[in-house]
Amino acid sequence: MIYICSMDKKVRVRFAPSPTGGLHLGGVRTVLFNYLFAKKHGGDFIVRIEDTDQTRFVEGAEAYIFNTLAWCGLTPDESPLHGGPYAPYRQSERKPIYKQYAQQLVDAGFAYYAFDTPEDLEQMRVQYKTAENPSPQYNHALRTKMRNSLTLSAAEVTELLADGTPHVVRIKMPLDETVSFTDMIRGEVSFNTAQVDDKVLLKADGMPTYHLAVVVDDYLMKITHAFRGEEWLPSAPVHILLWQYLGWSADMPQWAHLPLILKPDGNGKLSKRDGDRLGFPVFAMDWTDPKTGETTIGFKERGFLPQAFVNLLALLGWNDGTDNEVFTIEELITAFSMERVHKGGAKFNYEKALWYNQEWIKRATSAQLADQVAETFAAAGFAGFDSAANGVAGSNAVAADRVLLLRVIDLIKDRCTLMADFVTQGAFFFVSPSEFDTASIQPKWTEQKNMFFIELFKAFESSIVWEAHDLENTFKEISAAHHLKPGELMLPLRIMLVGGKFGPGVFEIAEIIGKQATVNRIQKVLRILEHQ
RNA sequence: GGCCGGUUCGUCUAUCGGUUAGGACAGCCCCCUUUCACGGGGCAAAGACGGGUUCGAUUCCCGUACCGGCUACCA
Repeated sequence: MIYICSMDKKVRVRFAPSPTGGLHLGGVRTVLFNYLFAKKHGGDFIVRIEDTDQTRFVEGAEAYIFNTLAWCGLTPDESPLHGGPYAPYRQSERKPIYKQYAQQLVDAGFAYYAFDTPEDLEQMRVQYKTAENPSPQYNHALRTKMRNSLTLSAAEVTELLADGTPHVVRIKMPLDETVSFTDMIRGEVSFNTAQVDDKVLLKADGMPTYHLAVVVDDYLMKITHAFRGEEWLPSAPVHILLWQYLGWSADMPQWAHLPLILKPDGNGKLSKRDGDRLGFPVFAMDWTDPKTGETTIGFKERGFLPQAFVNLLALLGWNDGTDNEVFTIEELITAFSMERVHKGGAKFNYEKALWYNQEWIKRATSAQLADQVAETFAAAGFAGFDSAANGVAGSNAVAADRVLLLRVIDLIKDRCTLMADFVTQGAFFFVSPSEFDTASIQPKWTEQKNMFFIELFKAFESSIVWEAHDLENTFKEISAAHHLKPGELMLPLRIMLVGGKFGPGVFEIAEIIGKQATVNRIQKVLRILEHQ
């Protein structure tokens, strides 16, 4: 399939979100596919804010979108934030532009003024509603029954306009034409114009609807490829016609309608509510609704690495035809192709998402993970991690902390799926466990074992070298002397040091936490056992 | 209801007419591991249905069923 129209045309794609709330999985994936396509073809990725609906505008949503893109590493080439030659990139700031084109369409007879009030429309829907037609359309049939410049006399229209009567501009859909286009993912798709209604192009407040704005801005911003969610497919004929009516057919972008991301259970589009209900994030980052103050968890805060997040999104509805599932962003850019995007929607599977994150943690080096792990510890209330996080230069203490942190990360990262797991898996390296799983020791605890551990901590206390394998030898010698099998003693020792039945090798742990902490923890648990 | 789109293991998917229909996640089993993981090995699991076209259909065409999207002065 050929999708570069003219050879010298630079690829330009756009992501055009409405600032109405948090950015969810589907939105970020649309960004990603746009970005991958643009970068693969050496093109530009533009972010345009579609804030034409003032009633749905939410404070902070735009900033949130840019924060999300930054976290994902999907940097726009042009946007209201990054600037660019086609500014402004916020539709609310482009208001006069749309009016001009709406006027052009009316003048050419492709659109008309409609003076119907919301009440009129409501009445129309009730009046013409039947069993066969539960949702009557403002279309070629019904427009003759409404108050618009098609039914009113020219004089009336002029007067209404002169009086400043609230009105909208609607597209005049042709009676019976076939509109077809080639979708990069779906191939040829066609519609009969009789089936689509006379969409509002310009609202009474002078703002364009999506339909007009997307066409005008895509043209003005020289967009070559327009990718969006499948939910837009039904209105594609309106957009195609608008490109024609405005005389821009030759510049119309190639379209691709992306498959939807579906609920894991049941059916339907994945929504924020599904995340709340099933206990996983749907938004990329935490989103706090400014009105309710309610915060919805994001993938970032849940402990996902941005690389993993991008990776799992890319593989939701696309693959390169091989068995490879783990890709860096660079690898995605080279491997990506719109033709390999699926037609059908994909049910989101959180288990698989977790696997991607685990995979990325495993593959990352401790140095790559260090800052984020330190942040995670700091966020969990552990003291002394802020400086490690920032890697403040100079101080030897900080350098030592960092070496320790890297060692700990190496030891535990294979056991971590989410960033928070570093805390549950590694906290005991930095602080004594607050709880000890003595219930797992108790049943088989004997005075003989008690004696063993008393001797063990004394031996540890007086040892000169503090190194894992020496500690293990000491441990084995004493257990032999007490006629105890090391196997029976390993678990108690582990619980004494880490608090539970998990973690890396006990002697490595002992080496890292040091003599004092090791001895203290053994004594502490011995005392607990004594009182039980 | 209408229009449009979709349909391979439970889930994400590979297959460009000829395969014992492959991989991954999840599940189960075994090995490794004096813990928990990682890792290694294995088991189980799929072409919605009915017609065509063809020597041969998961693959191409038609119909049916089912699922989804849209059907706002929201995007």
